[in-house]
Amino acid sequence: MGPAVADRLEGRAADKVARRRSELATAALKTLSELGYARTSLREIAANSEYSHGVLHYYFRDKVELITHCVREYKARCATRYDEAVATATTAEELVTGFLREQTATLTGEPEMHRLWYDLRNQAMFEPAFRADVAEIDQLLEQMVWRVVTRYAQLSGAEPRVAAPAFYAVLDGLFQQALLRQLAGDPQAAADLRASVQAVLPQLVH
Amino acid sequence: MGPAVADRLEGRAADKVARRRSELATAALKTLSELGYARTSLREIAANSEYSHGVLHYYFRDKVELITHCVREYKARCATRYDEAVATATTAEELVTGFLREQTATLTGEPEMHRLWYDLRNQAMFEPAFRADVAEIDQLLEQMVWRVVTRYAQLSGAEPRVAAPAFYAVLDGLFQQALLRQLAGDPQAAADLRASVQAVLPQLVH
DNA sequence: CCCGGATCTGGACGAGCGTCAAGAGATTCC
DNA sequence: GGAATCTCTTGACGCTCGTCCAGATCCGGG
Repeated sequence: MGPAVADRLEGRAADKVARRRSELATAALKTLSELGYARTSLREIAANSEYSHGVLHYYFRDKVELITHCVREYKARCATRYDEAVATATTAEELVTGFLREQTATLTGEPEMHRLWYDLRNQAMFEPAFRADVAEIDQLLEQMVWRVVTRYAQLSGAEPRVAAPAFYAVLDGLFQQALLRQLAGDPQAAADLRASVQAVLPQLVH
Repeated sequence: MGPAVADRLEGRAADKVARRRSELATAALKTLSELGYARTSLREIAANSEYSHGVLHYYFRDKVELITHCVREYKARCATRYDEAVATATTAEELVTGFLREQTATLTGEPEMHRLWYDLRNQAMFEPAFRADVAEIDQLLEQMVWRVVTRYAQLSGAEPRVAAPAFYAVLDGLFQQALLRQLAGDPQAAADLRASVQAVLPQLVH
């Protein structure tokens, strides 16, 4: 049997345990992004890993803790997406180009991951257990957006006209609409996102 | 037994059937807004109505058709929310005030309905069966926003700087962030929404 | 080599799910 | 007032769910 799940994280082989947890969380993220929260079961997650369904309760107390851990894993992946574009751009136009390239690439390249994020963020509206982690990721994303915006303002010698939270909300709204269309099969989704961001951005920074 | 569900909609008492369907859909909307899509069962919906769970399959072919019908019911309720403000305002400021009053009222007054809408819209990212109806409602909401925006531009002698879909996406993004905070118990959510809309709007219409 | 803890399997459990159908009531029409 | 039809309840079905557990397997230290 061994110790309880919580204690297992503090033993000598804590890093090994952490690695297995991460491995299982990756399988869970894959499953969640394919099926959505409502249709994802622990057995399906296990089927997407190398182990059987019983092992999930060896590394996680219950389903909520597993999914919470997934959200934390997700966080680490996506909050630095535009940092390279910010670091290398030498003009405002170059920054916008780099930002849009990255944004449309992730829109068309990994739409399943994004719909999962929106799904989990929505679950937080119903399930208080998810709220803290979701809020934390939202803040990281907001900061990521804000780094782009402030650099853009700097390069174009202008000022952001709205605060960071509003700016994030605006760009997130545009992205979400584009994602909806992308997943519905609209081939113009990425191009329309490009166009709308390019239309909105100069209005909010000038 | 009687005829199949589809035929039942075409008989002489079609309107009576439609009324019962509507009644059940209302109970379903109540349940969905409380529990979210992932946790809502047909028995729970029936428990929120005056009937037993079996009757749901008398009026709806299956769960998907019931929820699709719910979405259509929802549509009728919310796509004219700001029309009175549009019709009565005689100045741009008055229009913005009326719009914001209505928006913050619905944010704090019926947040459960709104989180349900976002939940169902998200389900459409996973479940193709919902996409057509969701897209239709999204378009109605976009038109509703656009009526406000064009009237605002008219009253202030200005021009919208971005197209209707982008405008809707922007305001929807702001509203969604506010809703997230409202449901998390942030008492400032409504005030922050007001402020951010008032900051963004003049930037996109001038 | 073998022991003991760590790790993992696979089946069992009770509960709840969507769906269905037999029949009880209610209503309508002759 | 009885027959036919519409409406609704009840309980059952096969299934999947999260959780738990007894035991098989693995593996490092004596």
